Amino acid sequence: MKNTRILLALNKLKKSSLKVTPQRKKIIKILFCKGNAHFTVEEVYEKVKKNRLKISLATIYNTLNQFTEYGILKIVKAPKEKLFFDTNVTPHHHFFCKTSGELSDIELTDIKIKKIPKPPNGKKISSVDIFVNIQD
Amino acid sequence: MKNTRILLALNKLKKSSLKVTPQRKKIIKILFCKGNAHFTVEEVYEKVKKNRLKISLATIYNTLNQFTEYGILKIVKAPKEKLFFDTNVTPHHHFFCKTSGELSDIELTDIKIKKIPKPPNGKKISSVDIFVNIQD
DNA sequence: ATAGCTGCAAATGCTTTGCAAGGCC
DNA sequence: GGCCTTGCAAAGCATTTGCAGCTAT
Repeated sequence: MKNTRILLALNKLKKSSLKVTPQRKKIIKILFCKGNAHFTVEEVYEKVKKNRLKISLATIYNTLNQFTEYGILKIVKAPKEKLFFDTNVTPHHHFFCKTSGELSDIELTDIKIKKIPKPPNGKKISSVDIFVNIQD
Repeated sequence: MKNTRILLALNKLKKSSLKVTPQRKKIIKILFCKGNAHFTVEEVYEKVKKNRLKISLATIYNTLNQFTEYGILKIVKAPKEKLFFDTNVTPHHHFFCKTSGELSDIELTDIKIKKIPKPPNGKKISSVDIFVNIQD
C-alpha cells in the first residue's frame, strides 16, 4: 500500500498542467516517501543515483522548480545555507541545525509571536519566516 | 567630522590582524556612511564604481568575507534571496520587502516570541532569525 | 627583505538554457 | 502530426583561487 503523502502529491501533479511522466513520478516517490522532508537538489540527485534511476541533473532542477511553481513543493532557504525544497507546503517554521546542516519543521502552533512591529510606510506583512538555529 | 559608525568600524579593523589598507578603508566608508545598512556584493561594487574608486571585484569579495570573519560585518540571507552583508552586527531581526528586495532592521525589543518549542534530542538553541516578509 | 595585499584571469560550483531526439495522445 | 519532456552539452552567473607584482614596514 502506498503512502498517503505520495498519493496526495501525485494527485496535485495530475491536476496540474504538467504531464505525469515516469521521471516526475519517481521524483515524487523520493521526495514524499517519509514524512515532511527537506531536500537540496544534490540530495535528490544522490537518491536518484542510489536507486539506480536514470534522471539527469537538469531534469531534476527543472522538475523541482516546476513542482514549486505548482505548489507541490516550497522553497526554504536557511540563513547562510543553500536552497531546500520542502515537501511541507503549509505555513510553518524551521529548526536549522548548524552542526548537521539539517532542517526540521516547527508547527505554526508551536511558536507564538506576541509582539510584532508595524511595517514601514504602508507596506503589509505577507508572511513570517522563523529559523531557530540549533547545534549539538 | 566623521561619522561615529565609520570610526567604530575602522577601530575594529585596526584592532584586528588585518592591515589597514586604502581599499579596506574605502570599503568601510561606503558601508558605514549611513545608518545600519545591508549590502550585496554587487551593491558595494556599484558604489565603488560610482565613486570612481578602483577596487577589483575579487578584493571586494575577499574584504567583505574578511570583515565578516572579524566581526565588522554579519551575513544575512533573506529567504530566496542572495547574501547580504549587514553593518549591524548585534542580534536583531529583519523586514524583507518582496517588492523592493530590501532588508531593514527590526530591533530585538520590537519583536517578542512567547512560545518556542524544545529543540530535538539534546541540541541547544544558538540563535533565532526572524524574517518578516512585507510587500507594497 | 619580508609579509601581507591587490588585481587580473582562470577556475570552480551551481543553475539554467538551447536544442535534438524520443514518447504520447 | 503536434506537443511536451528529457538529456546532453553549452552557457551563464556568482564566487573563489593562484599567482605575479606591488606596498609598506
